[in-house]
Amino acid sequence: MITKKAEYAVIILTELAAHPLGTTITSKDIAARRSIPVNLVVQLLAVLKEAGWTEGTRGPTGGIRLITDPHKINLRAVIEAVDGPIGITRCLFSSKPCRDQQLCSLRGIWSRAQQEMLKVLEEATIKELAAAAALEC
Amino acid sequence: MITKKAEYAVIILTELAAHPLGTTITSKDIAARRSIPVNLVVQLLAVLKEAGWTEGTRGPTGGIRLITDPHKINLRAVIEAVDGPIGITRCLFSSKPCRDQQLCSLRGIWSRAQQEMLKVLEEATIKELAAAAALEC
DNA sequence: TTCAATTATAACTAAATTAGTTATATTATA
DNA sequence: TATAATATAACTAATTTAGTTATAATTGAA
Repeated sequence: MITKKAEYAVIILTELAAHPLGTTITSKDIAARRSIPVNLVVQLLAVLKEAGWTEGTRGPTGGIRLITDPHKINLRAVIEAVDGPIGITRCLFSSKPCRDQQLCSLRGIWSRAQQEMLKVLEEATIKELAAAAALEC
Repeated sequence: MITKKAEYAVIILTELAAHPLGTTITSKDIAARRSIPVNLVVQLLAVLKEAGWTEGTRGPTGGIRLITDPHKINLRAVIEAVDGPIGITRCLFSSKPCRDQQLCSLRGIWSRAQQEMLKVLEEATIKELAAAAALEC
């Protein structure tokens, strides 16, 4: 399953994308605006920074800012950055197909189902989400 | 995630479908042929019976048989029978959308991704799997 | 009629995962 | 130098997963 942390990461990026390019917001603000536990925001920002999407400056007046075009950040990438590789089935995590030919035709179905899901997640970007949020407010 | 138990259930049904209509196999045989712990086979057969797909007769010469056209059993149904409702995200389990409009556009994406996945799983039947297995042997 | 093979049912358990917390260090501004 | 902020790491309770254990019920055959 896609974890709540991954969902939070998407929401954090969307919040960042909703602010003018180059400006910063504090973790605390993100947490408050999106009702996410502050510590989780901080924890997830470490991952987003590692992925090269955000940057933080410390000290008072410090904060976080987006340093990647939100149009270029898709949901699959965010989920994988937080949760690791996606697999709707345990079987899809192992690189080799199972010993049994029977299981392999099953693997093919899992694989197709997952790919259809991933296609949607890859086509969805942070930019779109931020734009949709803007319209609704 | 789709659990290993759900995957086992699919495999058990496929094994049953691979035998002539009306004939029975024992749980032990299914377990041995498919390398599934016997106790798990027994446990899962209770679910498959509950769903109305299989029937068991006790005593020596007893066993399990399929009582539903395998063409009419699709993978989504099997997974849901074993694992309960499918949700790629915790958010999709709750019936109402989240308080925040922002989260709702996100929910829409999760929902679409899941639906694409489910489409594949609904179109795949036990019959097809059994047929594919027969070809490969 | 009793034994053994089978299904049926329920409760238990170790390991892993998830969501979140706690603690501490580092940096930079006023 | 105090304070507000990010950064990093370790810990924890609750849940889920995969599998085990135990026991009961049924039925065919010796």
